[in-house]
Amino acid sequence: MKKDFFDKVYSIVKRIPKGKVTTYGHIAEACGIKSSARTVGWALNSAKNSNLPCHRVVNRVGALTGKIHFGDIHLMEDLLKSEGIEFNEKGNVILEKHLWIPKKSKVSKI
DNA sequence: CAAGTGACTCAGT
DNA sequence: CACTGAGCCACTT
Repeated sequence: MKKDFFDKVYSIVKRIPKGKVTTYGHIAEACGIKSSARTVGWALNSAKNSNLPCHRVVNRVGALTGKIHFGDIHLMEDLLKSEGIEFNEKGNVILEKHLWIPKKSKVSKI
């Protein structure tokens, strides 16, 4: 499967604890492609059909850029608020409080 | 094989 | 402070 990279993204996104968020850049870094956060976003684009909490993935400033493709624009923000995520006056997630950095745990080669 | 696209990020103007 | 251009990687056409 060439989707080995996908697997890593999925594993990481799935492990985001409730009430926490992470950024594309951190996921990318944990996947070993820190230079390409876009690829992470693209991966999620294909993963949006999965049960991944993609609403917990935001860009580096905490903006919910993914909501555009997430479907319901307000749903994403609502889900985060339901989990205890706080937003600043700009409508961005307060990464200072809720940023969760994924561990570079190696994906078990099944 | 080459060019185009993308839910990002950084640096320059 | 806002906008643009370039760089990055993987996938599609």
